[in-house]
Amino acid sequence: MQFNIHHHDTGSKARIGTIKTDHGDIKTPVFMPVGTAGTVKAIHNKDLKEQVNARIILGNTYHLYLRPGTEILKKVGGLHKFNAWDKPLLTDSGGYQVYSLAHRRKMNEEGVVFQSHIDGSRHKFSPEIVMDIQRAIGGDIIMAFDECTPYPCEYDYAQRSMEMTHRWLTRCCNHFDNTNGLYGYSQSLFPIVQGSTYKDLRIQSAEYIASCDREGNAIGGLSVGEPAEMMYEMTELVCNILPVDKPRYLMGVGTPANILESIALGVDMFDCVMPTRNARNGMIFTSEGILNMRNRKWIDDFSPIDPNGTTFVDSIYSKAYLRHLFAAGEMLGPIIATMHNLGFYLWLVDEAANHIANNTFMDWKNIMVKKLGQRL
RNA sequence: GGGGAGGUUCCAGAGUGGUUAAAUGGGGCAGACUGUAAAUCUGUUGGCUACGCCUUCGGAGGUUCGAAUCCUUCCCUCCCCA
Repeated sequence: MQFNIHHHDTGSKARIGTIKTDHGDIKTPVFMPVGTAGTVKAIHNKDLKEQVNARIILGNTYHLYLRPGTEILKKVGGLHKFNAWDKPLLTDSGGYQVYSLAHRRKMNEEGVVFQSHIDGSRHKFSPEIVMDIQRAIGGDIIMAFDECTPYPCEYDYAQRSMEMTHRWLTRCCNHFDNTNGLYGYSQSLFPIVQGSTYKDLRIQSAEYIASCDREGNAIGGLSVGEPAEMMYEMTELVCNILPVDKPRYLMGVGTPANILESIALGVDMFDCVMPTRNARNGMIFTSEGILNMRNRKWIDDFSPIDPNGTTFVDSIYSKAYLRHLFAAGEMLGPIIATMHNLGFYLWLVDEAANHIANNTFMDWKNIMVKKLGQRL
């Protein structure tokens, strides 16, 4: 993997670049659609590529390990083969599930013992095991096994958790460096900064992660319920420490406004379930604001879903029709909304790239941030 | 013609003297959703000059301190047998 920064915005920390992987190039800043169980829900790969302009999608270690399981993934030759996605793939380590499924886990220095949310069976995740699973899945970028702390989080816990995440990272790196990819292309391991909402911990963690000198770095443990200002403060602090010449990945973020603000702080990569999950729940993001397509007010609005939208669904279907689909519980509703939202998210980061290249990013961003959160 | 069941708030459907503006589900309306246990979850759903009042359980009348619940009568549905 290689990262080339093409341009640095003169008015902010925003930059544009290209991550080169064995499955193709990733223009940054980039939004990565989340495909937890080996599928970005409600959309085909063809549409992800041709309509949405997605260049990399996620998969999830915990979910893919439980189903279909590593044996099947090895047998088929990795997730790229299994789900027919031939572009770059990133897998999350299951660290988020340590947080989101906290009530069915037992954690210690060695790792985590989980109870499957599917059948209650017990499974163990350790840094070494998680590296092996991610080798089997075959993501181009794989994530260190960490603990994503909740918010709010006591200082002592945040500190102990961060220190353990650091020790786990050392084990991840050792195991990763002592093993090889299974399918003939290279994989990159990204470490994850933790430290909750405490400045000194974030600084300490960012310095440690930077010292590991991997090919890219991630910021985790944010967007878990803390105020947005706090998230920006932590992101800024950490971005100022993480190396400039390596991609920075802010995990789990976020709203369109969150993404633009974070690009301004020097973040290059984002992923979030928001555009896909909210799409399935009837929410549409546009450059003018947010629409709840279930609302009665759209019942006879026959104008296009989004006149500024870049995917074909934006122009051929009306708001009234999309509202009807959601009202009727028709599956085409979530399908249309998913394509629209992902198309919008990718448009947003690509438009950001254009403005960074033209040194007009900050003015544009400030105007956009005001509009993006509005309810239409 | 004979026998039986029933009419409840938008719908389905509980409730059979007071704690019932009326369970529950659906529908409607609105909200939430940030490295996905999510095509999920939550709230709300008679009216009003509202922390109190008015109108509602097929219609009318009656019993009672009090009726969706009991009585009389009328109207209307559905099922079975001829």
